Amino acid sequence: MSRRNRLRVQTSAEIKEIAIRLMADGGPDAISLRAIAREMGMTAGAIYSYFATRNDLITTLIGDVYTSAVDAAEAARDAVPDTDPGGRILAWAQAMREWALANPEGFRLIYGDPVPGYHPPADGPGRQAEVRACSGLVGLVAAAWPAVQAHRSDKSAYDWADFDPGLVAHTQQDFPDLPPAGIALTLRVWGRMHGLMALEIYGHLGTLTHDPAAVYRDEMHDLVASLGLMS
Amino acid sequence: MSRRNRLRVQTSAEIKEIAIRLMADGGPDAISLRAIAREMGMTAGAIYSYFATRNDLITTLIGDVYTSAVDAAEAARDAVPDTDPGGRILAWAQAMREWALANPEGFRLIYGDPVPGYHPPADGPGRQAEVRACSGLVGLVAAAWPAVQAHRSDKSAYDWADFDPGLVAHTQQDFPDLPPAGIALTLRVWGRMHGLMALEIYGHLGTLTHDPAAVYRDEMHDLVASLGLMS
DNA sequence: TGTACATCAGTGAACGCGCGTTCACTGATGTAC
DNA sequence: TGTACATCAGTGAACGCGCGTTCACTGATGTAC
Repeated sequence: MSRRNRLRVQTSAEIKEIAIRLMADGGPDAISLRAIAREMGMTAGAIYSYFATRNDLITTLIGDVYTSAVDAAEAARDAVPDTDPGGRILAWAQAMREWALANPEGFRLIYGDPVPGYHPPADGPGRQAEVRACSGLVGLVAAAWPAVQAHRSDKSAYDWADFDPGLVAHTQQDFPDLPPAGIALTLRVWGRMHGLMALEIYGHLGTLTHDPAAVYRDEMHDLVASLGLMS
Repeated sequence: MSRRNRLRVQTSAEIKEIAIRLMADGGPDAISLRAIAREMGMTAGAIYSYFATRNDLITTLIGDVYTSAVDAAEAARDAVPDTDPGGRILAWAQAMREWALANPEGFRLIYGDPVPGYHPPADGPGRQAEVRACSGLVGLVAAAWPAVQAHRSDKSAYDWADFDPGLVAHTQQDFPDLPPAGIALTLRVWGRMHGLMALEIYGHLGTLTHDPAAVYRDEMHDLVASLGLMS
Protein backbone atom coordinates (compact mmCIF):
# COMPACT_ATOMS: atom_id res chain seq x y z
CA MET A 1 0.00 0.00 0.00
CA SER A 2 1.32 3.40 -0.92
CA ARG A 3 2.04 6.06 1.62
CA ARG A 4 -0.92 7.99 0.36
CA ASN A 5 -3.20 5.00 0.86
CA ARG A 6 -1.95 4.41 4.35
CA LEU A 7 -2.60 7.99 5.28
CA ARG A 8 -6.02 7.72 3.74
CA VAL A 9 -7.01 4.74 5.85
CA GLN A 10 -5.57 6.35 8.94
CA THR A 11 -7.36 9.65 8.45
CA SER A 12 -10.60 7.85 7.75
CA ALA A 13 -10.23 6.00 11.05
CA GLU A 14 -9.44 9.24 12.85
CA ILE A 15 -12.60 10.85 11.52
CA LYS A 16 -14.68 8.03 12.91
CA GLU A 17 -12.90 8.06 16.27
CA ILE A 18 -13.47 11.76 16.66
CA ALA A 19 -17.07 11.45 15.60
CA ILE A 20 -17.63 8.90 18.34
CA ARG A 21 -15.82 11.01 20.90
CA LEU A 22 -17.90 14.03 19.96
CA MET A 23 -21.00 11.92 20.34
CA ALA A 24 -19.86 10.73 23.76
CA ASP A 25 -19.30 14.32 24.86
CA GLY A 26 -22.22 16.13 23.38
CA GLY A 27 -24.85 13.62 22.35
CA PRO A 28 -25.60 12.27 18.92
CA ASP A 29 -26.41 15.66 17.48
CA ALA A 30 -22.86 16.80 18.21
CA ILE A 31 -21.71 14.78 15.22
CA SER A 32 -21.16 17.49 12.66
CA LEU A 33 -18.69 17.52 9.84
CA ARG A 34 -17.54 20.98 10.90
CA ALA A 35 -16.91 19.90 14.48
CA ILE A 36 -14.95 16.87 13.34
CA ALA A 37 -12.88 18.96 10.97
CA ARG A 38 -12.27 21.54 13.69
CA GLU A 39 -11.07 18.83 16.06
CA MET A 40 -8.72 17.49 13.40
CA GLY A 41 -7.37 20.85 12.38
CA MET A 42 -8.85 20.50 8.94
CA THR A 43 -11.40 22.29 6.84
CA ALA A 44 -14.95 21.06 6.79
CA GLY A 45 -14.78 20.48 3.06
CA ALA A 46 -11.88 18.06 3.48
CA ILE A 47 -14.17 15.47 5.01
CA TYR A 48 -15.74 15.06 1.61
CA SER A 49 -12.62 13.30 0.43
CA TYR A 50 -13.56 10.49 2.81
CA PHE A 51 -17.33 10.46 3.06
CA ALA A 52 -19.66 11.60 0.32
CA THR A 53 -22.15 13.07 2.78
CA ARG A 54 -22.79 13.30 6.48
CA ASN A 55 -25.37 10.57 6.09
CA ASP A 56 -22.70 8.20 4.77
CA LEU A 57 -20.49 8.93 7.74
CA ILE A 58 -23.28 8.12 10.17
CA THR A 59 -24.07 4.92 8.31
CA THR A 60 -20.46 3.79 8.56
CA LEU A 61 -20.36 4.79 12.21
CA ILE A 62 -23.44 2.77 13.07
CA GLY A 63 -21.96 -0.23 11.31
CA ASP A 64 -18.71 0.04 13.26
CA VAL A 65 -20.37 0.57 16.59
CA TYR A 66 -22.91 -2.19 16.16
CA THR A 67 -20.19 -4.57 15.01
CA SER A 68 -18.10 -3.84 18.10
CA ALA A 69 -21.12 -4.56 20.31
CA VAL A 70 -21.84 -7.87 18.63
CA ASP A 71 -18.14 -8.79 18.75
CA ALA A 72 -18.16 -8.24 22.50
CA ALA A 73 -21.32 -10.29 22.99
CA GLU A 74 -20.07 -13.18 20.86
CA ALA A 75 -16.73 -13.26 22.62
CA ALA A 76 -18.37 -13.37 26.04
CA ARG A 77 -20.72 -16.12 24.91
CA ASP A 78 -17.91 -18.21 23.45
CA ALA A 79 -15.96 -18.01 26.71
CA VAL A 80 -18.66 -20.25 28.21
CA PRO A 81 -18.73 -23.89 27.05
CA ASP A 82 -21.74 -24.83 24.97
CA THR A 83 -22.61 -27.50 27.48
CA ASP A 84 -23.99 -24.60 29.53
CA PRO A 85 -26.58 -22.88 27.33
CA GLY A 86 -27.96 -20.91 30.27
CA GLY A 87 -24.52 -19.58 31.11
CA ARG A 88 -24.00 -18.57 27.49
CA ILE A 89 -27.22 -16.58 27.53
CA LEU A 90 -26.20 -14.85 30.76
CA ALA A 91 -22.75 -14.10 29.35
CA TRP A 92 -24.24 -12.57 26.22
CA ALA A 93 -26.67 -10.48 28.25
CA GLN A 94 -24.02 -9.23 30.67
CA ALA A 95 -21.61 -8.40 27.86
CA MET A 96 -24.30 -6.41 26.10
CA ARG A 97 -25.15 -4.42 29.19
CA GLU A 98 -21.51 -3.72 29.97
CA TRP A 99 -20.91 -2.65 26.41
CA ALA A 100 -23.94 -0.37 26.57
CA LEU A 101 -22.81 1.24 29.81
CA ALA A 102 -19.32 1.73 28.41
CA ASN A 103 -20.69 3.16 25.16
CA PRO A 104 -24.00 4.77 25.98
CA GLU A 105 -23.88 7.02 22.96
CA GLY A 106 -23.16 4.02 20.79
CA PHE A 107 -26.25 2.36 22.25
CA ARG A 108 -28.31 5.41 21.41
CA LEU A 109 -26.87 5.49 17.94
CA ILE A 110 -28.01 1.93 17.32
CA TYR A 111 -31.25 1.67 19.25
CA GLY A 112 -32.49 5.22 19.50
CA ASP A 113 -33.14 8.11 17.22
CA PRO A 114 -29.50 8.77 16.64
CA VAL A 115 -29.10 11.90 14.63
CA PRO A 116 -31.55 14.50 13.46
CA GLY A 117 -32.22 14.10 9.78
CA TYR A 118 -30.44 10.79 9.45
CA HIS A 119 -32.19 7.98 7.69
CA PRO A 120 -30.45 4.62 7.41
CA PRO A 121 -30.07 2.87 4.08
CA ALA A 122 -32.11 -0.29 3.59
CA ASP A 123 -29.14 -2.61 3.68
CA GLY A 124 -26.17 -0.88 5.25
CA PRO A 125 -23.57 -2.30 7.59
CA GLY A 126 -25.86 -1.54 10.54
CA ARG A 127 -28.45 -3.87 9.14
CA GLN A 128 -25.84 -6.59 8.71
CA ALA A 129 -24.71 -6.25 12.31
CA GLU A 130 -28.32 -6.42 13.41
CA VAL A 131 -28.79 -9.68 11.53
CA ARG A 132 -25.62 -10.96 13.18
CA ALA A 133 -26.91 -9.99 16.63
CA CYS A 134 -30.23 -11.61 15.92
CA SER A 135 -28.59 -14.78 14.60
CA GLY A 136 -26.52 -14.98 17.75
CA LEU A 137 -29.65 -14.83 19.83
CA VAL A 138 -31.35 -17.43 17.66
CA GLY A 139 -28.40 -19.70 18.35
CA LEU A 140 -28.74 -19.20 22.07
CA VAL A 141 -32.43 -19.96 21.95
CA ALA A 142 -31.87 -22.96 19.68
CA ALA A 143 -29.45 -24.41 22.23
CA ALA A 144 -32.09 -23.94 24.89
CA TRP A 145 -34.94 -25.25 22.78
CA PRO A 146 -35.03 -28.85 24.08
CA ALA A 147 -35.34 -27.55 27.63
CA VAL A 148 -37.93 -25.00 26.55
CA GLN A 149 -40.06 -27.56 24.80
CA ALA A 150 -40.29 -29.67 27.94
CA HIS A 151 -42.49 -27.20 29.76
CA ARG A 152 -43.82 -24.68 27.27
CA SER A 153 -47.29 -24.21 25.93
CA ASP A 154 -47.52 -21.57 23.25
CA LYS A 155 -50.47 -19.27 23.17
CA SER A 156 -49.93 -18.21 19.58
CA ALA A 157 -49.21 -20.23 16.48
CA TYR A 158 -46.41 -18.92 14.33
CA ASP A 159 -45.52 -19.50 10.75
CA TRP A 160 -42.23 -19.03 8.90
CA ALA A 161 -43.99 -16.41 6.82
CA ASP A 162 -44.36 -14.27 9.92
CA PHE A 163 -40.64 -13.53 9.95
CA ASP A 164 -37.96 -11.90 7.86
CA PRO A 165 -36.99 -14.22 4.98
CA GLY A 166 -33.28 -13.64 5.50
CA LEU A 167 -33.48 -14.50 9.16
CA VAL A 168 -35.60 -17.55 8.37
CA ALA A 169 -33.06 -18.76 5.81
CA HIS A 170 -30.21 -18.41 8.30
CA THR A 171 -32.20 -20.18 10.95
CA GLN A 172 -33.35 -23.11 8.85
CA GLN A 173 -29.80 -23.65 7.68
CA ASP A 174 -28.05 -23.41 11.04
CA PHE A 175 -30.74 -24.79 13.34
CA PRO A 176 -32.98 -27.09 11.29
CA ASP A 177 -34.83 -28.33 14.36
CA LEU A 178 -35.99 -24.91 15.51
CA PRO A 179 -39.64 -24.17 14.64
CA PRO A 180 -41.03 -20.70 13.88
CA ALA A 181 -42.04 -20.32 17.51
CA GLY A 182 -38.32 -20.40 18.27
CA ILE A 183 -37.83 -17.18 16.38
CA ALA A 184 -40.74 -15.60 18.21
CA LEU A 185 -39.12 -16.65 21.47
CA THR A 186 -35.83 -15.19 20.29
CA LEU A 187 -37.45 -11.83 19.72
CA ARG A 188 -39.01 -11.99 23.16
CA VAL A 189 -35.63 -12.81 24.71
CA TRP A 190 -34.14 -9.88 22.84
CA GLY A 191 -36.87 -7.60 24.13
CA ARG A 192 -36.28 -8.78 27.64
CA MET A 193 -32.59 -8.00 27.46
CA HIS A 194 -33.26 -4.71 25.78
CA GLY A 195 -35.92 -3.32 28.13
CA LEU A 196 -33.93 -2.71 31.28
CA MET A 197 -30.87 -1.68 29.29
CA ALA A 198 -32.80 0.94 27.36
CA LEU A 199 -34.46 2.30 30.48
CA GLU A 200 -31.09 2.51 32.20
CA ILE A 201 -29.20 4.13 29.32
CA TYR A 202 -31.93 6.71 28.86
CA GLY A 203 -31.85 7.58 32.54
CA HIS A 204 -35.15 6.17 33.75
CA LEU A 205 -33.72 3.57 36.08
CA GLY A 206 -30.90 5.46 37.76
CA THR A 207 -33.36 7.81 39.48
CA LEU A 208 -35.35 4.89 40.86
CA THR A 209 -32.71 2.47 42.05
CA HIS A 210 -29.06 2.67 43.00
CA ASP A 211 -28.40 -0.85 41.88
CA PRO A 212 -29.68 -1.39 38.36
CA ALA A 213 -27.04 -4.09 37.89
CA ALA A 214 -28.71 -6.28 40.50
CA VAL A 215 -32.14 -5.78 38.95
CA TYR A 216 -30.79 -6.69 35.53
CA ARG A 217 -28.96 -9.71 36.91
CA ASP A 218 -32.13 -10.97 38.59
CA GLU A 219 -34.10 -10.43 35.44
CA MET A 220 -31.63 -12.38 33.34
CA HIS A 221 -31.48 -15.22 35.85
CA ASP A 222 -35.26 -15.34 35.80
CA LEU A 223 -35.18 -15.42 32.01
CA VAL A 224 -32.76 -18.34 31.96
CA ALA A 225 -34.79 -20.17 34.57
CA SER A 226 -38.00 -19.58 32.64
CA LEU A 227 -36.39 -21.27 29.64
CA GLY A 228 -35.93 -24.34 31.79
CA LEU A 229 -32.18 -23.89 32.12
CA MET A 230 -30.71 -23.98 35.58
CA SER A 231 -27.52 -22.02 35.82
CA MET B 1 -62.15 34.39 33.05
CA SER B 2 -61.65 37.34 30.78
CA ARG B 3 -61.68 37.07 27.05
CA ARG B 4 -57.97 37.72 27.05
CA ASN B 5 -57.37 34.85 29.44
CA ARG B 6 -59.48 32.47 27.45
CA LEU B 7 -57.55 33.30 24.32
CA ARG B 8 -54.34 32.84 26.20
CA VAL B 9 -55.21 29.33 27.34
CA GLN B 10 -56.46 28.44 23.89
CA THR B 11 -53.36 29.71 22.12
CA SER B 12 -51.15 27.92 24.58
CA ALA B 13 -52.97 24.68 23.83
CA GLU B 14 -52.66 25.30 20.12
CA ILE B 15 -48.91 25.74 20.42
CA LYS B 16 -48.62 22.39 22.12
CA GLU B 17 -50.88 20.66 19.62
CA ILE B 18 -48.88 21.97 16.71
CA ALA B 19 -45.61 21.04 18.38
CA ILE B 20 -46.81 17.47 18.71
CA ARG B 21 -48.04 17.40 15.13
CA LEU B 22 -44.71 18.71 13.92
CA MET B 23 -42.98 16.05 15.94
CA ALA B 24 -45.22 13.38 14.43
CA ASP B 25 -44.42 14.58 10.94
CA GLY B 26 -40.75 15.33 11.13
CA GLY B 27 -39.33 13.72 14.22
CA PRO B 28 -38.50 15.29 17.55
CA ASP B 29 -36.02 17.73 16.06
CA ALA B 30 -38.79 19.27 14.00
CA ILE B 31 -40.04 21.01 17.13
CA SER B 32 -38.79 24.51 16.58
CA LEU B 33 -40.34 27.72 17.76
CA ARG B 34 -40.08 29.15 14.28
CA ALA B 35 -41.86 26.18 12.71
CA ILE B 36 -44.64 26.37 15.28
CA ALA B 37 -45.04 30.10 14.74
CA ARG B 38 -45.07 29.61 10.96
CA GLU B 39 -47.79 26.99 11.27
CA MET B 40 -49.85 29.33 13.44
CA GLY B 41 -49.36 32.36 11.24
CA MET B 42 -47.48 34.13 13.99
CA THR B 43 -44.03 35.50 14.49
CA ALA B 44 -41.42 33.39 16.23
CA GLY B 45 -41.02 35.99 18.94
CA ALA B 46 -44.69 35.71 19.86
CA ILE B 47 -44.15 32.27 21.36
CA TYR B 48 -42.21 33.94 24.13
CA SER B 49 -45.47 35.30 25.51
CA TYR B 50 -46.36 31.70 26.35
CA PHE B 51 -43.12 29.87 27.03
CA ALA B 52 -40.00 31.49 28.38
CA THR B 53 -37.72 29.31 26.27
CA ARG B 54 -37.86 26.38 23.93
CA ASN B 55 -36.69 24.21 26.79
CA ASP B 56 -39.77 25.14 28.80
CA LEU B 57 -42.03 24.23 25.93
CA ILE B 58 -40.45 20.79 25.63
CA THR B 59 -40.75 20.26 29.36
CA THR B 60 -44.45 21.08 29.25
CA LEU B 61 -44.89 18.88 26.22
CA ILE B 62 -43.27 15.89 27.86
CA GLY B 63 -45.46 16.35 30.90
CA ASP B 64 -48.62 16.43 28.79
CA VAL B 65 -47.65 13.46 26.67
CA TYR B 66 -46.55 11.31 29.57
CA THR B 67 -49.70 12.16 31.48
CA SER B 68 -51.87 11.09 28.56
CA ALA B 69 -50.02 7.79 28.38
CA VAL B 70 -50.46 7.09 32.07
CA ASP B 71 -54.12 8.13 31.89
CA ALA B 72 -54.68 5.57 29.15
CA ALA B 73 -52.91 2.82 31.08
CA GLU B 74 -54.79 3.52 34.29
CA ALA B 75 -58.13 3.61 32.53
CA ALA B 76 -57.48 0.27 30.86
CA ARG B 77 -56.35 -1.26 34.13
CA ASP B 78 -59.41 0.00 36.00
CA ALA B 79 -61.72 -1.50 33.40
CA VAL B 80 -60.67 -4.91 34.75
CA PRO B 81 -61.93 -5.91 38.21
CA ASP B 82 -59.24 -6.09 40.87
CA THR B 83 -60.16 -9.68 41.51
CA ASP B 84 -58.14 -10.37 38.35
CA PRO B 85 -54.66 -8.97 38.97
CA GLY B 86 -53.23 -10.79 35.96
CA GLY B 87 -55.87 -9.28 33.70
CA ARG B 88 -55.11 -5.85 35.08
CA ILE B 89 -51.43 -6.26 34.24
CA LEU B 90 -52.29 -7.38 30.72
CA ALA B 91 -54.67 -4.48 30.29
CA TRP B 92 -52.02 -2.00 31.40
CA ALA B 93 -49.45 -3.53 29.08
CA GLN B 94 -51.75 -3.58 26.07
CA ALA B 95 -52.88 -0.02 26.67
CA MET B 96 -49.29 1.14 26.85
CA ARG B 97 -48.36 -0.56 23.61
CA GLU B 98 -51.41 0.77 21.84
CA TRP B 99 -50.71 4.24 23.09
CA ALA B 100 -47.11 3.96 21.94
CA LEU B 101 -48.11 2.81 18.46
CA ALA B 102 -50.65 5.61 18.22
CA ASN B 103 -48.12 8.17 19.48
CA PRO B 104 -44.70 6.93 18.44
CA GLU B 105 -43.18 10.38 18.62
CA GLY B 106 -44.63 10.82 22.07
CA PHE B 107 -42.97 7.58 23.07
CA ARG B 108 -39.65 8.83 21.75
CA LEU B 109 -40.11 12.10 23.53
CA ILE B 110 -40.52 10.30 26.84
CA TYR B 111 -38.24 7.33 26.53
CA GLY B 112 -35.69 8.37 23.97
CA ASP B 113 -33.37 11.24 23.36
CA PRO B 114 -36.12 13.59 22.45
CA VAL B 115 -34.70 16.85 21.25
CA PRO B 116 -31.17 17.98 20.56
CA GLY B 117 -29.95 20.24 23.31
CA TYR B 118 -32.87 19.61 25.61
CA HIS B 119 -32.19 18.79 29.21
CA PRO B 120 -35.09 18.07 31.52
CA PRO B 121 -35.48 19.87 34.84
CA ALA B 122 -34.94 17.78 37.98
CA ASP B 123 -38.57 17.83 39.01
CA GLY B 124 -40.75 18.78 36.09
CA PRO B 125 -44.15 17.43 35.12
CA GLY B 126 -42.46 14.61 33.22
CA ARG B 127 -40.89 13.38 36.39
CA GLN B 128 -44.25 13.47 38.15
CA ALA B 129 -45.88 11.43 35.41
CA GLU B 130 -43.02 8.94 35.63
CA VAL B 131 -43.62 8.54 39.34
CA ARG B 132 -47.31 8.01 38.60
CA ALA B 133 -46.50 5.36 36.02
CA CYS B 134 -44.14 3.66 38.40
CA SER B 135 -46.65 3.76 41.23
CA GLY B 136 -49.23 2.20 38.98
CA LEU B 137 -46.86 -0.65 38.25
CA VAL B 138 -46.04 -1.04 41.93
CA GLY B 139 -49.75 -1.41 42.58
CA LEU B 140 -50.04 -4.11 39.94
CA VAL B 141 -47.10 -5.98 41.39
CA ALA B 142 -48.39 -5.55 44.93
CA ALA B 143 -51.68 -7.14 43.93
CA ALA B 144 -49.76 -10.04 42.47
CA TRP B 145 -47.36 -10.33 45.40
CA PRO B 146 -49.12 -13.13 47.31
CA ALA B 147 -49.06 -15.30 44.19
CA VAL B 148 -45.46 -14.33 43.50
CA GLN B 149 -44.31 -15.20 46.99
CA ALA B 150 -45.71 -18.70 46.67
CA HIS B 151 -43.11 -19.81 44.14
CA ARG B 152 -40.32 -17.25 44.07
CA SER B 153 -36.79 -17.50 45.31
CA ASP B 154 -34.87 -14.26 45.02
CA LYS B 155 -31.27 -14.32 43.99
CA SER B 156 -30.50 -10.86 45.31
CA ALA B 157 -31.33 -9.24 48.62
CA TYR B 158 -32.78 -5.74 48.38
CA ASP B 159 -33.02 -2.95 50.85
CA TRP B 160 -35.30 0.08 50.94
CA ALA B 161 -32.18 2.20 50.65
CA ASP B 162 -31.61 0.78 47.16
CA PHE B 163 -34.55 2.73 45.79
CA ASP B 164 -35.73 6.27 45.28
CA PRO B 165 -36.97 7.69 48.61
CA GLY B 166 -40.08 9.20 47.03
CA LEU B 167 -41.07 5.92 45.45
CA VAL B 168 -40.36 4.09 48.70
CA ALA B 169 -42.56 6.50 50.65
CA HIS B 170 -45.43 6.03 48.22
CA THR B 171 -45.03 2.29 48.32
CA GLN B 172 -44.83 1.92 52.09
CA GLN B 173 -47.92 4.07 52.46
CA ASP B 174 -50.07 2.41 49.81
CA PHE B 175 -48.81 -1.16 50.01
CA PRO B 176 -47.40 -1.75 53.51
CA ASP B 177 -46.99 -5.47 52.92
CA LEU B 178 -44.73 -5.13 49.89
CA PRO B 179 -41.04 -5.69 50.66
CA PRO B 180 -38.15 -3.98 48.82
CA ALA B 181 -37.88 -6.95 46.50
CA GLY B 182 -41.34 -5.98 45.27
CA ILE B 183 -39.95 -2.73 43.92
CA ALA B 184 -37.14 -4.58 42.22
CA LEU B 185 -39.70 -6.86 40.63
CA THR B 186 -41.72 -3.82 39.56
CA LEU B 187 -38.71 -2.42 37.74
CA ARG B 188 -38.17 -5.75 36.05
CA VAL B 189 -41.81 -5.87 34.97
CA TRP B 190 -41.45 -2.38 33.62
CA GLY B 191 -38.35 -3.39 31.69
CA ARG B 192 -40.14 -6.35 30.27
CA MET B 193 -43.01 -4.24 28.99
CA HIS B 194 -40.63 -1.62 27.71
CA GLY B 195 -38.22 -3.84 25.77
CA LEU B 196 -40.37 -5.06 22.91
CA MET B 197 -42.19 -1.72 22.73
CA ALA B 198 -38.94 0.20 22.36
CA LEU B 199 -37.58 -2.19 19.76
CA GLU B 200 -40.81 -1.92 17.82
CA ILE B 201 -41.15 1.85 17.98
CA TYR B 202 -37.54 2.31 16.90
CA GLY B 203 -38.06 0.02 13.93
CA HIS B 204 -36.03 -3.01 14.96
CA LEU B 205 -38.91 -5.44 15.18
CA GLY B 206 -40.90 -4.55 12.10
CA THR B 207 -38.13 -5.74 9.79
CA LEU B 208 -37.93 -9.09 11.55
CA THR B 209 -41.55 -10.04 12.06
CA HIS B 210 -44.87 -9.11 10.52
CA ASP B 211 -46.72 -9.73 13.75
CA PRO B 212 -45.08 -7.87 16.62
CA ALA B 213 -48.44 -7.75 18.36
CA ALA B 214 -48.49 -11.52 18.74
CA VAL B 215 -44.94 -11.59 20.08
CA TYR B 216 -45.76 -8.89 22.60
CA ARG B 217 -48.98 -10.64 23.61
CA ASP B 218 -47.11 -13.90 24.21
CA GLU B 219 -44.46 -12.11 26.19
CA MET B 220 -47.01 -10.45 28.43
CA HIS B 221 -48.91 -13.69 28.98
CA ASP B 222 -45.65 -15.33 29.92
CA LEU B 223 -44.93 -12.48 32.31
CA VAL B 224 -48.28 -12.85 34.02
CA ALA B 225 -47.87 -16.62 34.20
CA SER B 226 -44.38 -16.25 35.67
CA LEU B 227 -45.86 -14.13 38.44
CA GLY B 228 -48.06 -17.08 39.33
CA LEU B 229 -51.22 -15.49 37.97
CA MET B 230 -53.32 -17.51 35.56
CA SER B 231 -55.32 -15.35 33.24
C1' DT C 1 18.29 8.69 -11.88
C1' DG C 2 15.83 12.47 -13.76
C1' DT C 3 12.09 14.70 -15.89
C1' DA C 4 7.08 15.54 -17.23
C1' DC C 5 2.75 14.68 -16.12
C1' DA C 6 -1.35 12.88 -13.30
C1' DT C 7 -3.55 12.31 -9.08
C1' DC C 8 -5.94 13.93 -5.31
C1' DA C 9 -5.98 15.43 -0.10
C1' DG C 10 -6.71 19.54 1.73
C1' DT C 11 -7.54 24.89 1.55
C1' DG C 12 -10.27 28.87 2.12
C1' DA C 13 -13.91 31.34 0.91
C1' DA C 14 -18.50 31.44 -0.13
C1' DC C 15 -23.60 29.85 -0.68
C1' DG C 16 -28.07 29.62 1.62
C1' DC C 17 -30.34 27.69 5.39
C1' DG C 18 -33.07 27.58 9.81
C1' DC C 19 -32.45 28.23 14.31
C1' DG C 20 -33.30 30.67 19.42
C1' DT C 21 -33.54 34.88 21.26
C1' DT C 22 -33.94 40.07 21.89
C1' DC C 23 -36.13 44.46 21.46
C1' DA C 24 -38.50 48.71 20.50
C1' DC C 25 -43.01 49.13 18.77
C1' DT C 26 -48.24 49.00 17.97
C1' DG C 27 -52.78 48.42 18.88
C1' DA C 28 -56.49 45.93 20.72
C1' DT C 29 -58.34 44.44 25.24
C1' DG C 30 -59.27 45.34 29.96
C1' DT C 31 -59.84 48.40 34.18
C1' DA C 32 -60.59 52.36 37.38
C1' DC C 33 -62.95 56.35 38.06
C1' DT D 1 -71.95 55.56 30.00
C1' DG D 2 -67.69 57.76 28.84
C1' DT D 3 -63.02 58.85 29.40
C1' DA D 4 -57.96 58.10 30.67
C1' DC D 5 -54.79 54.97 31.58
C1' DA D 6 -52.55 50.21 32.07
C1' DT D 7 -51.79 45.82 30.31
C1' DC D 8 -49.81 42.79 27.23
C1' DA D 9 -50.24 39.62 22.87
C1' DG D 10 -48.19 40.00 18.79
C1' DT D 11 -45.12 42.46 15.08
C1' DG D 12 -41.13 42.82 12.32
C1' DA D 13 -36.60 43.39 12.01
C1' DA D 14 -32.32 42.25 13.57
C1' DC D 15 -28.45 39.64 16.19
C1' DG D 16 -25.11 35.89 15.89
C1' DC D 17 -24.78 31.12 15.46
C1' DG D 18 -23.40 26.55 13.37
C1' DC D 19 -24.62 23.80 9.92
C1' DG D 20 -23.94 20.83 5.10
C1' DT D 21 -22.29 21.45 0.85
C1' DT D 22 -19.83 23.40 -3.35
C1' DC D 23 -15.92 24.98 -5.91
C1' DA D 24 -11.80 26.81 -7.96
C1' DC D 25 -7.30 26.38 -6.23
C1' DT D 26 -2.60 24.65 -4.50
C1' DG D 27 0.94 21.75 -3.67
C1' DA D 28 2.73 17.52 -2.15
C1' DT D 29 2.71 12.57 -3.45
C1' DG D 30 2.88 9.10 -6.90
C1' DT D 31 3.76 7.25 -11.72
C1' DA D 32 5.37 6.52 -16.55
C1' DC D 33 9.00 6.98 -19.49
